[in-house]
Amino acid sequence: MPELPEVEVVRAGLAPALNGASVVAAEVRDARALKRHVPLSDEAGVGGVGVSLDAAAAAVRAADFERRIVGVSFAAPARRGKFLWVPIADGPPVALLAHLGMSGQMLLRAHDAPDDAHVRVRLWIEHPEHGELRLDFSDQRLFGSLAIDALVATDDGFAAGRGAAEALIPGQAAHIARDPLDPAFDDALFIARLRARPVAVKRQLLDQGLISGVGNIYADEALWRARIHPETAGTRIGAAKATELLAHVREVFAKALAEGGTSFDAQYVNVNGQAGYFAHSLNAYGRTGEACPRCGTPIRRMAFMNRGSHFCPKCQRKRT
DNA sequence: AAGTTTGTTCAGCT
DNA sequence: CAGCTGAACAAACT
Repeated sequence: MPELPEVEVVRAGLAPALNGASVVAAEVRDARALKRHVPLSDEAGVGGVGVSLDAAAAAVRAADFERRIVGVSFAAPARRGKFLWVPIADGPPVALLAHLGMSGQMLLRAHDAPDDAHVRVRLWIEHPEHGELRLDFSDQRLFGSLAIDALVATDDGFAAGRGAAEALIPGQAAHIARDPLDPAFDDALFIARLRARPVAVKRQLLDQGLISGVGNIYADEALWRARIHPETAGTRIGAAKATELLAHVREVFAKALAEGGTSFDAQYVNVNGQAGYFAHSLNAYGRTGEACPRCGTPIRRMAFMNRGSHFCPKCQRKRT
């Protein structure tokens, strides 16, 4: 379940190997991993983003992807929220776009390394300094995907995200808000929008159009730290409390990043296949029935937005 | 073997 | 029409 810290670990890990590398060969093993890829041949709209594919359409999509990726050179990988992309250095402004979904992994392997499980797309790359490598996109559940996507100008004119050299972002990620680790994130705007709506604060934290990069785990953790009940309406949160919440989101992100991200089982790993350690530092998420580290009250789990919400019923009272 | 997991999108409602 | 919300959907593992 990669959220911002996990995707950032992946971006940083890919950067030295991909920046300046060229793609020697490509193999799409499962076209379902190209859900977001729109072949040039049907940009007219026959098979848009996310439509399910029959065998013929899948073959067209795979062939189009392979044809367009082989021979390109990569620039530095960039990230906004949970979206990751690698600009293609030559030709018209396009990028290799990746969303890891729930179980996506980007693995850098030696050419002759054994297969990892669930490899859906493989690129053979060559870097002037680091030599030959494989970039394997592995995804057990196929909620993630790769695509070649056109870059468009950012609406505020600032660099598109972490690692981005230019104010260009993949079209499919253009509607995503900046994330709170982005220097161009507008704190005052976020706080004003959060407080303007009667919508539950947790739903707003998960709204990638308002603030990006926050998923279920870090939403629960930030709310626990800020002592806010997940169902509290945005309109009931004072300006000071909202400022505090944003600071907690940043803090929990920074801490998770420093520990290499959150891993459960083998679902999230860095580019070398290694797990992160932040799962040991979680205070609320997944700790149903265990004592709240602050007051000892058992952590409660409630169904919310079709998923689990974990919170301390004593520390995190509804309203304020 | 039915339930669980999550990010994203959208139908359908007020 | 705009804004909101519940739910559908994508798979695979227990």
